[in-house]
Amino acid sequence: MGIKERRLREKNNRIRQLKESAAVVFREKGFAGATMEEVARRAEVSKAAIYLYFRSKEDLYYSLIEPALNRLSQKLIQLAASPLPPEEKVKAMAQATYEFYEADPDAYHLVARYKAQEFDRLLTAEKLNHLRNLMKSNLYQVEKAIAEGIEAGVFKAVDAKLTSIIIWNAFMGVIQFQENRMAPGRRDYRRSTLEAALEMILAGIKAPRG
Amino acid sequence: MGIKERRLREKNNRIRQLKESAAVVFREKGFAGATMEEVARRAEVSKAAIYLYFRSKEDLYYSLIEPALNRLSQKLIQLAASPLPPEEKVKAMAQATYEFYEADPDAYHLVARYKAQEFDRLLTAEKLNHLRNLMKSNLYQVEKAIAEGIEAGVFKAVDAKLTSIIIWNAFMGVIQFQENRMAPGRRDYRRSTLEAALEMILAGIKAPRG
Amino acid sequence: MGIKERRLREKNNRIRQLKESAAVVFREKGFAGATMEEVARRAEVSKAAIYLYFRSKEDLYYSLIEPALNRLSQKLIQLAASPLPPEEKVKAMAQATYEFYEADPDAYHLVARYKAQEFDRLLTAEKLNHLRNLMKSNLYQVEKAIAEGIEAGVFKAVDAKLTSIIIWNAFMGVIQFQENRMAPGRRDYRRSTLEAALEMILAGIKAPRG
Amino acid sequence: MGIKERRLREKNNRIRQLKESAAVVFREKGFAGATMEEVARRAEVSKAAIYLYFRSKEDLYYSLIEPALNRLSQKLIQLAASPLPPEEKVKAMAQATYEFYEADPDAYHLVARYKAQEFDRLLTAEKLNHLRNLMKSNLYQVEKAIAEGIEAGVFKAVDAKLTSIIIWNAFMGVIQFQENRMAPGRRDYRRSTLEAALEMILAGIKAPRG
DNA sequence: AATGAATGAGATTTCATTCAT
DNA sequence: AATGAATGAAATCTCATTCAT
Repeated sequence: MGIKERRLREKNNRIRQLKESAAVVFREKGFAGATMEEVARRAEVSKAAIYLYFRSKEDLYYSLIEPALNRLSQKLIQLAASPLPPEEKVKAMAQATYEFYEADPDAYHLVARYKAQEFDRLLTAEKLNHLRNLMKSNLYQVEKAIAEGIEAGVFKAVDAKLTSIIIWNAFMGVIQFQENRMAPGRRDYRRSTLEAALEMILAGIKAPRG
Repeated sequence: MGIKERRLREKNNRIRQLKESAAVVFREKGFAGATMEEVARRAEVSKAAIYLYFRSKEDLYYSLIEPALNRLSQKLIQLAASPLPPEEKVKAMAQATYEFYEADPDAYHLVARYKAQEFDRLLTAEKLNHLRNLMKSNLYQVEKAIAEGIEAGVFKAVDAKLTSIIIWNAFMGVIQFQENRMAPGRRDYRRSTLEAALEMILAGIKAPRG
Repeated sequence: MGIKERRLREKNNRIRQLKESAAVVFREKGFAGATMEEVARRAEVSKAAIYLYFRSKEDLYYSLIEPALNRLSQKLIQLAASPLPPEEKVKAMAQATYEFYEADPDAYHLVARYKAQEFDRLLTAEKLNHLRNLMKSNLYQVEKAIAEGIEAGVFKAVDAKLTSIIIWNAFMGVIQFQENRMAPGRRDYRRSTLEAALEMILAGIKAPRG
Repeated sequence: MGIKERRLREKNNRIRQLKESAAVVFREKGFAGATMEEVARRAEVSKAAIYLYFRSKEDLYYSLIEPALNRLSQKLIQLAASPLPPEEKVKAMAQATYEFYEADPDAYHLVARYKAQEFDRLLTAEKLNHLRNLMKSNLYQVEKAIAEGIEAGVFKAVDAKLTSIIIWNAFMGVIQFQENRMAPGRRDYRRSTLEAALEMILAGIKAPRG
């Protein structure tokens, strides 16, 4: 039985290897700019080998972005349903998103840069819709938490949807900025910077204490 | 003489037409995903005609993004040097950026989505550097305004650079979001939404009134 | 105006050139065995040039087979509608088919060897159906002529459809056989052999003279 | 010893299974259009397993067509040598061909559609020649029977070779036609249709009774 | 100045075949 | 013996760029 198991393990390793390589290349070059050649080279396999596991370039891309979006989505839905007070909830969501980023920066960037338009003709309508819905859900969980806070009187009567968008985008921006700044050996301020950013935004919407 | 002038006018029209088409295509498909074929079709000229005015695809792209970035950059530098009080200055910068967007949404998006990495091997180091510097400058003008505000005691002692990034990204996010929402005939809330967003962020960093 | 006309002429020449090359290659190697590379080499153009005029390998194939089938089809329909006596009509049809073959042997072979099955997944259902109908029509015209002969009492009460199939296949077989036989400098017996073949079959179905 | 025998039996089963699958695929897609992948899938073995028994795709093809052609060839030679009267002999040959078809329709179609040209560069000259000779032999046996009939005065002085070709092709056509017509549950008229076809052709060459 | 036409280089994808286990 | 996995070579197709007119 050991043989079968080892085979399976190796296969999964290979697939993971391919996905990791692909995530890097897609991230660096974008979908159209990425080449299967480069993915293969980076994964140290032949081009043909990619097609053992993925039906096409689009499929490969989708296989990266879908689970990533899904994972984050699940986590945010779970947090949205938790009994945390609104401000804590928003912070926890930011925390979860940061952890998602930390665990797999390439997946994070794929999600963050995902551009529906580019795939209109490549992915099936169903798959495209699925991705769109996942993305919407993510924003919506944050929106709900903010709406709760407004209802509870801890946030000012801001536009919850707008605020969720601002938070999401601030997040992306900060990470991108800090990454550009980073150099080997330099201290990593990403987490603390993000916390500061969130703090700042929340400060802007917190209701004045009665 | 009239003939020469007409010729020149027509030539300039042609170039403008090409740039506009290119801006749309680059925006919709990204650099790698855009094709000269589509640019030409949209401009209603032959592919070969593009090469009368631009040396290459990269050149075409650069000729779009550089002046756009430059224009915005000039405007922000000018505002930064103005004697406006800090909060007004930041608002004026946001206003200017919005007007830049309104005047040429495609140019704005090119600037907003510009990804240096993708051009590492395509643009000359010099050109690449130039773009980077323009982008940095933009952020830096906002940063300076915020720093002034902190110095003047009207803003809390936040990280000025971080705040400028958050503002820039919130801006991008709001525009993108509102564009997705927009449908023909529907009222356009972009300007007011942006003002609300900025208000919210500024609220978060304003020093409590003594 | 001469320039435009020359251009058009050259373009049509090029397309004809390509079609002729393609017809030969498809005939020699079959659809799957044919390569665009070989078609291009034979037409003395680049592979890419083929795609200026044809969207795909399937399209190229279709563009050969459809007009060929159509031409023959029209001719047979026209003959079927003519007031010739049945036996003469069948002979005229054979004559027309032979002339079609003589005018463009490659087209003839494409039509003769056309195998619907191979294209099930490549051509659109519509195109496939169109080809099928043309093929059916061809057989049907012969069938009608035979049915007329039976009605008129000059042919025995044979199965008209079956007879048309036999004639069609005998025709194909004789041509293929004679082609294999042919060598440079040797006399060409194709036409007379075909006439003999048809005579033989007609002899088998002619009603005994009362 | 039983084990060895079982092994051998299983091996032979496997080979037969492979050949049957290959025959179907080659028939449906032609040589170039067939893929080893599909052959393997249909035989429910791995692609690699095919290479345990056949050296190459060509070898697999040859191993199908050669024995099939040989079998039919033997049978026709045997009938040609039999003391049957000419007309009966021709009928018996048709009967034998039909039985060959019935026993293994895929093999029949391989033989019927076999196109030497496609294999010019794939098979060795020797193998190619062998196939050609078998095919020629088949036609020749029919030709001889017809020639006997002419000599004996029961057939008109037709071209014996031509007649054999017509018969062979009529045969192929009728089978193809009837197969297209057939639907599950529908009566199968192939045998009777073939008999009618042969009758018709023989009627055309029978000498008028003195 | 402008374009229709062409193409070289390279992209994605397929497939017969081999190899380690 | 059998197979899952891998790959080199080649196939189809694309596209930025050039050229003759």
